Amino acid sequence: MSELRVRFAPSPTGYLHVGGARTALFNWLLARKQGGTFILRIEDTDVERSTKESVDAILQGMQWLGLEWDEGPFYQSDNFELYKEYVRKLLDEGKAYKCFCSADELERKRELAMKEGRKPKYDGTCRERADQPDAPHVVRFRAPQGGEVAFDDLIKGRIAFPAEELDDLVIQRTDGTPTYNFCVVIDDASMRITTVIRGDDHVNNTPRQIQLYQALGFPVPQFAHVPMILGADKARLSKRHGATSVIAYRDMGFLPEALLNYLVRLGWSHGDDEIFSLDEMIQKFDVNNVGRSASVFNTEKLLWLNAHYIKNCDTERLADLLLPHLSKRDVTTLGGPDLMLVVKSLQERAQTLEEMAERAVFYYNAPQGYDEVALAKFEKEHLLAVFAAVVERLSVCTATEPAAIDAIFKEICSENGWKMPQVGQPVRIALSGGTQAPGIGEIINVLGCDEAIRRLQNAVAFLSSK
RNA sequence: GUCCCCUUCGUCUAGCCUGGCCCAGGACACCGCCCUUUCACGGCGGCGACACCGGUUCAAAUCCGGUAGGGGACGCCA
Repeated sequence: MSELRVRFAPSPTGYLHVGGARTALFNWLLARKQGGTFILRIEDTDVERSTKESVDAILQGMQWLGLEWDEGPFYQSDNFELYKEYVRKLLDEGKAYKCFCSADELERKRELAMKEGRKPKYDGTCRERADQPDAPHVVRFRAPQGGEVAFDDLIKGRIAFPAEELDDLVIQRTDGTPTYNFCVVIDDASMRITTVIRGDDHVNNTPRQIQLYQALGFPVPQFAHVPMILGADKARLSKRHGATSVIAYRDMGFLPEALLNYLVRLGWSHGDDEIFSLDEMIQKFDVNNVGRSASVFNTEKLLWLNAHYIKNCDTERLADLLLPHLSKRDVTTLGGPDLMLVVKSLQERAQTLEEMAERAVFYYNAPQGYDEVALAKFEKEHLLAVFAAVVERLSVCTATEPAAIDAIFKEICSENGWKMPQVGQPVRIALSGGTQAPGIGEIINVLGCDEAIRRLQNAVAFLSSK
């Protein structure tokens, strides 16, 4: 058992998006690899924006992906007393002070500074203030001045900030609630987090947090800042780029292992390897191989991976996963063809479960109409002759596998002097309604000869009525 | 504006630390051919990148300096 303790700390203000999922995955991978502990902590200090629904959505996303946490979920809202204690401590030690500046006033100063091209940091008005009126106030951290604050990021290398850049941040709001940067430090310290892996939008917060660790007398953990995920236009991934929620990918028919595999390769690599089982990921993952630059989310590659995992998925599990996508289309498998056979015939042809469900509909619902354009390529007499010949042979057919049925079609062809495409395509249309379907032998094998005959007769009736 | 970070094919990336094996390798996508009863799968091949400029060196994608572009942070949000 190693001492490694990592955490994933989302704020419950929305769903678990792919960026968060990747951060969680990297944390989880490292914990599993080193036999460490993976902790889930919900950062809900912003009571206004945090919702129970978001918490549930995040947990659901984590569970779907199989990213099990060892401790938690912990909620920062349960720790308010603890944070207050530390605020008092810093106040007593003179490491923090009360600030009576109003929010409006600060806002004005910020804008002015921006306009004049200065860094809009707090000007320290209340820093050395002698009087302590009994008035509304926030508490600010007295940031040490001079020198620089640096750290060795596991991904980005050494990063240093001049202390002058760091102003006195608010650690407690007027309403008495603590702020993010303060809570993270206390929680990470009290949970004995050894390695903080998080999005790289936190790089700028890190030096402030380090000062806080030092002021509080806590050991500073290691940091690993993961680059962001961008949309196709290289802008930060957001809703307008399409789906960003992990659960949306589930609903679109992606397998969790495919998303995981895609996510792990986004920003990380292991030589030329592309396909990783969970075990291989755990074994091969290393933060040192995480890239330093942002990466673009590419659905095409995700689809390719998904197709790969569908092809190699256990048929029974796939059938289970497919069920909800079928019922979404009002398809009942009861009394219809064996779902296992259906899935097998489609496994190599679908990139998502949605697509597979779409392609499976015809097995359960006989075609209501036919692809007339495709049908028009054949003479009516030819079609009737073909259907008649096939019906005749199928009615005495005892074949129980696709290859045997295909053999029968070869015989029909040679007996009548037809080429395979002249027979296969019409039959395919009669059975499925369209031209894009599994092989004839496969379809009939799944459907059963009786149902196939029924559909061929329907097609004959349809042609005759024209 | 200030600070921090980033920059190899359209995209994900290998190589960079420890210069030469790299006129830069793999994957997705795209194009072509083969297989084929449609659609797919699969096989083979093609297209395609070291941001730019300068320096160091016998030799630079790799080291150094600068420029440009992109992103992030600058909140009583997280």
